[in-house]
Amino acid sequence: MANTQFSTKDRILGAAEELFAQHGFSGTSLRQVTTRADVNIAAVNYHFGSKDNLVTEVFRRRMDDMSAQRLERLRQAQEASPGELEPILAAFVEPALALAQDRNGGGAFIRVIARAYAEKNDGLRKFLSERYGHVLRDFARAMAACVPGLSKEQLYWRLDFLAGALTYAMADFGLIKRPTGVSDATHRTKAAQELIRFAAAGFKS
Amino acid sequence: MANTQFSTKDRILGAAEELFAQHGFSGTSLRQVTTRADVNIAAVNYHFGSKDNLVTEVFRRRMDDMSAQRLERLRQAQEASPGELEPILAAFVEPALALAQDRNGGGAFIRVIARAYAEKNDGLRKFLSERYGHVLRDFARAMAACVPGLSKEQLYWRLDFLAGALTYAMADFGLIKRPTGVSDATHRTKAAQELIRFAAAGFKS
DNA sequence: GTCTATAGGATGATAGAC
DNA sequence: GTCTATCATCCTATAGAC
Repeated sequence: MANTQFSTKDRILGAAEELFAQHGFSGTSLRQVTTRADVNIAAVNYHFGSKDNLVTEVFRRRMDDMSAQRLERLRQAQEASPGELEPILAAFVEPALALAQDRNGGGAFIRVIARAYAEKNDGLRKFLSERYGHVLRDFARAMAACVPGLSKEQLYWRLDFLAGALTYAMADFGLIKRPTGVSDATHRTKAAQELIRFAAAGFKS
Repeated sequence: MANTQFSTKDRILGAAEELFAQHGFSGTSLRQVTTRADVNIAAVNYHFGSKDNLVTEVFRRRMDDMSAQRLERLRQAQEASPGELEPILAAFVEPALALAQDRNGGGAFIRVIARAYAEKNDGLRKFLSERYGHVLRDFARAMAACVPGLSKEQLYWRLDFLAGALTYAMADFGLIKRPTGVSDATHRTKAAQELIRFAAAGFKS
């Protein structure tokens, strides 16, 4: 093993993640991936079997971690301040923010998530909902306890609004131009704070 | 001209829209487009010059109309009920809803919009912001008058949250499953109402 | 595990006949 | 305006040497 810090497999995953975020799944070729990862073109098929498998692996690596963080933060929030909505929203928003801030390619990953939502008919979407649906259901339950009187349908809509706004903001798609002199990290942190406040008011309405 | 109801150009645009929504821009080949439109492969380059031009044309066809509707509804809202926030939000949300409901393929276009922000196609993004940025600025101005005390930055963030939630909800990405027995139209109309309420509270916070 | 080489096919775009 | 035919390029995936 020439590089002990990052294995060939990890380098491929990192390069793929960045390129997927930038050019999409089908917009990224395995040649681009292997060139950036500085590995041989054949290594992808050796380690992952196919391009599709590489796509789901890129996903799993980040989402498993983010979902675990969200659930842990949710648990903490319910323990420390039961009945309060804002900490629950923060438990949902901030792990996504942290991922977006991550120097090690995580920032790109938020856009990969956005892309996955759009991938309506693909197996990727099914994979996501099967593997991570329980996280959203846990959040829905916790929020219901804070905002009694909402129908289940209303609750789910609002969670969807939150997820949509979060994805959009973290993917940096909007009109908001980062003011010059403000770091990317500061800018996104601000966005997260604003979103928590915005959503808290929305949920309580 | 064999088909007088839909020109070759329109058939290409319609087929491209559906396929872009389903597979993304780079995931869709011109061959797929021309096969579905039942026109010759060379017709795309004849009518549009390039694939990139086709992409922007797909946008222009729907967005010009939706933006005009938004601005007209905004004007009406400001005239009929000055200082009220909800009618302004409705002026923003409901034209998107109408498009999503449109029998003539408009529904797919909402998903194309979602694709656009996932794909981070810089050329497309520039085109959109240059051509439709003024619409959002007009809305920001109108909202500022309803919710004094917000910084420009806060206002823009909130508009972004609204746009993100709207796209996500109209594209039907969320966990919300349409209850059986409820029509697609009713379901989305409900979503729009809920979003207006949610966002109104958020903006006023 | 990593490489070279290549098979086998799809892609965007164009030239030129009608 | 519409067609066929084709170019040059790129793609994923694999076979086989080291």
